[in-house]
Amino acid sequence: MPEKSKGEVQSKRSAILDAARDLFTQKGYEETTIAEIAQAAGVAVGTVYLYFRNKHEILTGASLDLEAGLAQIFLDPTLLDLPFEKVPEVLIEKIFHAGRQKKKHMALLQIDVFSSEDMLQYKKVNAQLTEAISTFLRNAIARGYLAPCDTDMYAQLLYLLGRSVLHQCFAVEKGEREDLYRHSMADLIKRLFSGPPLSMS
Amino acid sequence: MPEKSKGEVQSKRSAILDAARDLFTQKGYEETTIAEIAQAAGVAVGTVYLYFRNKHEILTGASLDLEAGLAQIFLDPTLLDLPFEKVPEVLIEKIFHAGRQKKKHMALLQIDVFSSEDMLQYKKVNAQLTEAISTFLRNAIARGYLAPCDTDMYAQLLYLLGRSVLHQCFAVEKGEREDLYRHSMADLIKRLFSGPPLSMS
Amino acid sequence: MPEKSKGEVQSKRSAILDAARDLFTQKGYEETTIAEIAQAAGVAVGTVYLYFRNKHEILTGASLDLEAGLAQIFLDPTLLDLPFEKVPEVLIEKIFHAGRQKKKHMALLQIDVFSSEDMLQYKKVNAQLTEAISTFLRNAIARGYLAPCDTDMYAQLLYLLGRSVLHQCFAVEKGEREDLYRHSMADLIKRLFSGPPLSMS
Amino acid sequence: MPEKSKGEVQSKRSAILDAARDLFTQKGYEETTIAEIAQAAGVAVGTVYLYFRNKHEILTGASLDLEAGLAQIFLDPTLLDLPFEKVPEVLIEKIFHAGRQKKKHMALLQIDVFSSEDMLQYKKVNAQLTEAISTFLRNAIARGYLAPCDTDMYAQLLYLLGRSVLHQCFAVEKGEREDLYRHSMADLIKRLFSGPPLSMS
DNA sequence: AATGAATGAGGATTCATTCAT
DNA sequence: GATGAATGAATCCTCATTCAT
Repeated sequence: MPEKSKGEVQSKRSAILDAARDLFTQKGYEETTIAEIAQAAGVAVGTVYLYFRNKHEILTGASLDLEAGLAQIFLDPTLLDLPFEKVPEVLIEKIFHAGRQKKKHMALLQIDVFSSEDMLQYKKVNAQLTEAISTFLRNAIARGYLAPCDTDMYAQLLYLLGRSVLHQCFAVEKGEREDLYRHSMADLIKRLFSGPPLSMS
Repeated sequence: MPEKSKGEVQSKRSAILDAARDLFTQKGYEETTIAEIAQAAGVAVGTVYLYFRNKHEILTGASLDLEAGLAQIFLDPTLLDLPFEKVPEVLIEKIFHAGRQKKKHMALLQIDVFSSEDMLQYKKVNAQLTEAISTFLRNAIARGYLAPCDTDMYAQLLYLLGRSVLHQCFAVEKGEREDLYRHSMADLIKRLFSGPPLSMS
Repeated sequence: MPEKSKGEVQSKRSAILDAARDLFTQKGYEETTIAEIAQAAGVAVGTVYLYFRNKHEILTGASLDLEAGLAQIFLDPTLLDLPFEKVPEVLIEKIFHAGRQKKKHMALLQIDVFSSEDMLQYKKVNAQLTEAISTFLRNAIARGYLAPCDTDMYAQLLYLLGRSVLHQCFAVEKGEREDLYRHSMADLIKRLFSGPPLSMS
Repeated sequence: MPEKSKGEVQSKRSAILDAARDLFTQKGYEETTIAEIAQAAGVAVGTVYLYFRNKHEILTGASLDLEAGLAQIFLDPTLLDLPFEKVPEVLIEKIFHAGRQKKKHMALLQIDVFSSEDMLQYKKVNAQLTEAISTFLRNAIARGYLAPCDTDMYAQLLYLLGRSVLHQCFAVEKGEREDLYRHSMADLIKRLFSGPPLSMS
């Protein structure tokens, strides 16, 4: 097997995560067995344990992977080239697009994070995302597009809202009312941006 | 025993739900056994199965129960006596108050709902809540406090945001930043209410 | 309820046995629950225990009841009016007729009898039947229709064969080859009757 | 471990069946637990489920295994060397000998077969046995030892009779009257063989 | 006699994890 | 690294039986 490059080895971890993502979102975490994941990924059961210490680590991996993917959207450098007032709409567009693509995986946005180890990873991804949003908000305030506010908290709220909406729109409602959700989100953001200055807490 | 009223029969179901709520939020769903729930509820294992078909049904029951409790806040008739512009703040106050009281149960706001039977019940509670919010929004529009919008979708977004924030604030962050969350929420709502009229989708 | 006569009370025991017979033969003994039997019989669970000490007693009751029913065939006095050589054929005819009627119950002919208490009852029914057959055989020998033999053992063999055939014919094969079985049985009996005298063991 | 041949893998399944046979016949099916079977077989509980899908499949396996063992008797090539008229006696002798050896297992001859999958296997064993008997009967007819008859049905009847008798003789009566049963069986067979020609159905 | 809610011991089954190959 | 047979602890759930009404 001369073609067995590093990339292929790497792909085993990915294959497991991909398989797990599908199964977790189809049948739920508890109802999915390692054996199923291994089979779907085309590896042996034991191999799974070469890449993950236990079952829950696979869930965390799959979930954070997904969220990190969404985080990338905010870090896309081409956003900077846009006229500032277009950005929210474009972001919303991109986020929903991603959700639509991975519709069936959106259920992973709603998982419990228990172990403190997971929590750390979760906070890292969360921080990355809220920081990106916060930066954008600060920028907006600086340019006068947005009345001053606690940008960190606003970023957090927007992040929670976005995640929740993606989950509801795609995981629960299967994308049937996507347009409504997208437009309402855009509308809501615009209102925020045009709201009056308020005293900060 | 003439005192054996309907309420007593009900109390067994409730006792189980109460016990389950505590255990699920303390130790997590998977780590909680039926035997523990039964013992904590003061009933026999078999009795649990007189009221719930399986373990997951207990989880759903506990979660919906909790959400239905929050829904009551919106149906409080004394809200009608308030000056209209005070209502959002009062609502937020009340909701966070409830969250604070039941801090340890807020983790139940974020559960997977898989079976279609659960889904039905879930939609019922959801509909009740969003309808209450939607009514309030329509009212606000009629009185000129809010620019016209798709009140049903806005209600849904606000509901999702509220649930998500309660979960994050109390279940994930243990209430440490409650004030920040509450103020930001109030701030955000105010901005929405003062936002400019926008064309609807 | 003035109509509640002794017969009706008696019918409760019968109703339970009837329901049990149906369920045992449909789903098997283990797979049938007391609750199902009670419901099918139209009585409460507790009532079952007024008539039977435990589940196994119901099985024994249902099974022996059935076998006792078959035993009645041999004790029918009208058999005595028949020309002797017709008797085997008529008996076989009657037995298969009974099997056909209660086709679905024939599975009960193949049950394990474990407790010594059951065993006693079982032996009683068995003795009753084999005695009837044995008497007939002795009669046949006396009249010269049958070569002398150990009538008790022959009776036992014929009883086992008959029970086994009924079970196979109706419970396993659903009566599809009933004619074949009936004819072969008759044929076989005839050969026995015309066989040569043999020395006894 | 180069000795780890296919036979060893096979032996695990066999060990389970052997253990199960003993336990089922000693304590009864219901009273035997998987844990007991596993321990007696020297394997872990989970291992049992690598070879059998559920408890009942073990019962079926044990039963069919036993019956297949008895079937071997009929396929013994040395039978062909005997003078034809000796064969029945020898067969009966061998069958009872086998029953005596495995006295305690004879209870397994009388089990319920419910699942259609079991039924298939059962029919296979059944067919094998009746075919062997049928062949012998055809042979007997060809040589003039037996009046023509429906050999397939006769084979079936003899098979049922034999199984039933073994069960009664060894499982129910603990072999106390073995001699009587054996002689009666031999006697009965002889009579069949000397019976007059009869018209077939 | 009749009920059926409550019991709780008991067991089948599952499945994450390991480890010899 | 890769495998997958073997493990056995752990738990959901069942259901025969009881008993207060």
